Amino acid sequence: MAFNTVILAEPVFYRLGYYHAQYKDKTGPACIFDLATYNVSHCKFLINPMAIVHKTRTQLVAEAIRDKILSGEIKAGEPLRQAALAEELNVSRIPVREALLQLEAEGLVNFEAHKGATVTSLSADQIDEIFDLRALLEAELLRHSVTYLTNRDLLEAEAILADLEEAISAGDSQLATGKLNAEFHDKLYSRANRPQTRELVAVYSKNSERYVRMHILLAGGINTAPEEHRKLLQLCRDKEIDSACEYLKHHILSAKKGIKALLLKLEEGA
Amino acid sequence: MAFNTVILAEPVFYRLGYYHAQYKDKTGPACIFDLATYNVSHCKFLINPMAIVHKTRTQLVAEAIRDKILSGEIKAGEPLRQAALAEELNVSRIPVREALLQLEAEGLVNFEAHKGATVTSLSADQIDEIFDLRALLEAELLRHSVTYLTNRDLLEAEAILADLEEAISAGDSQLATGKLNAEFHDKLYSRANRPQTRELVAVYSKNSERYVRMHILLAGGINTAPEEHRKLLQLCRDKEIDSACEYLKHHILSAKKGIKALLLKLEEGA
DNA sequence: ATATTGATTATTGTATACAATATACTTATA
DNA sequence: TATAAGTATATTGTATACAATAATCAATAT
Repeated sequence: MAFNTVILAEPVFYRLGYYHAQYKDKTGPACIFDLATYNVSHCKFLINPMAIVHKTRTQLVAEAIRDKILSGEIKAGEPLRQAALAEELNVSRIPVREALLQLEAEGLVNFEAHKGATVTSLSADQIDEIFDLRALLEAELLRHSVTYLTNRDLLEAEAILADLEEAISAGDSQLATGKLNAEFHDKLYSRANRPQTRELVAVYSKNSERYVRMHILLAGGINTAPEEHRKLLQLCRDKEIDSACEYLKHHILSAKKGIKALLLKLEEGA
Repeated sequence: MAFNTVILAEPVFYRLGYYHAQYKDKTGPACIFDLATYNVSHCKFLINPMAIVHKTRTQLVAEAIRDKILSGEIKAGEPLRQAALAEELNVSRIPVREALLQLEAEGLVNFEAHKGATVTSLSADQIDEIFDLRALLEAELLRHSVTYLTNRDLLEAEAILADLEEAISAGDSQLATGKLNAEFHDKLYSRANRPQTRELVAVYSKNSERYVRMHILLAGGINTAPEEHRKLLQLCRDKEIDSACEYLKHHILSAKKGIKALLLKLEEGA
């Protein structure tokens, strides 16, 4: 279970405890909660730095399946049987179906009526298009953000970069690097005040992460040179807006090349 | 019921008829089908220009609710009660929930756990961002499409434009114009070979259509001058790629201005 | 009065059961 | 043997029933 989840055996906070205990005798006592913002409207006193919200089964299932896909545990093209997933995750098929619908919206899954869901497998053409989109959108985000990036932002970005470089040299290239890479980029966009664009970019980058990872695995290492990130950061520091955006585009499109080439080779093989 | 739907009282095509009749005695005889591609794998003889596929309740419900939202029958901010919708559409809550999830993916609905779904209401800021995105994405689409637009494409675009102008002067500004406008734009992008980008643009333009319509209503008429479309078309004819893209951006952003101003005024009022 | 608690109700979330569809398999028929 | 038709099975789609949460209202205590 990702994030700060905690299992409450009995009421912890004031009103929440009441709600939780309301039918305690009828149901099992343990519920899974997630530390975040709890928002029962008339319980203002619960709003605090460590308030609580619980997740629906649907959300938990969506996370579980998403992890399976992104980690490669379920491979592209494989079918996702509702009954099997339901049993494995110990829920009914309803939340599984709803989770699959969400994942479809994220582009991770294809859902065809009466045929079921399969993990999307991106063709070389699709990867090509997605990376073009990312280049376009991310450059736009950066353009709106650079001016407002504070020193602190830049330092934080640098810190992430350091972590990233360490992760790469440490060789745990599988999961950590992808996350850190996304974090670094997002930090640079953080002052753009373009929430929907950011969300969109997040979806696309998450969706292409699978392929980046595959490429790392099969090509035997990270393809984007770490100095590219350094240079991008420097351009942002210098507030060289146009250069930074151009360089970012170049950075994204050069990452595309290797992955696309690999996919084309695999497509020929198949 | 939109599209080419047809109600089959009894089997029509060979195998389909069999499938349909399989449990005919148990169930009511009438089913709603949609003329499209019917894809039962081993029934090749059914594949033809007028093959058949039926829609799930979820899909029908999604269409119904989408219509209600886009037509303004349900206004922004209003809650969508699952039970009420289910009863009205004569289905159970399950397909309603699934339809709402789909609509959330389209950005038409907000779905909060335990609180239910509400029709999204876009702030002036959000409209601003969405139109910026559209300008960016549509210009990109046009750039990839212009070169490959055939004479026939351009003539078809012109025909749509004629319909659009007629619809405007006829005063049925409510529904038809929005659809024709989208069709015209999409025709210009049709040779871009960028399916995902096109899909994205379609979602955004559908989502902002409500506000365009509202603007038309409250401002008392179409704001974008028809000659803008004519000029854009001419630039495409002349294969003036850069000019066409720039002009398209300008066209979209100028449409934004009026709508955003209106929203800002409404926000102040509230 | 106000803040807290308990009870009630409306609404959403999910398990279960069954209906409908797609596919695989078997049989019939030319 | 190939093609079509019937049967069985796996899987998805949806209705119903119930569980859990949120919102409302009444009661209590400070």
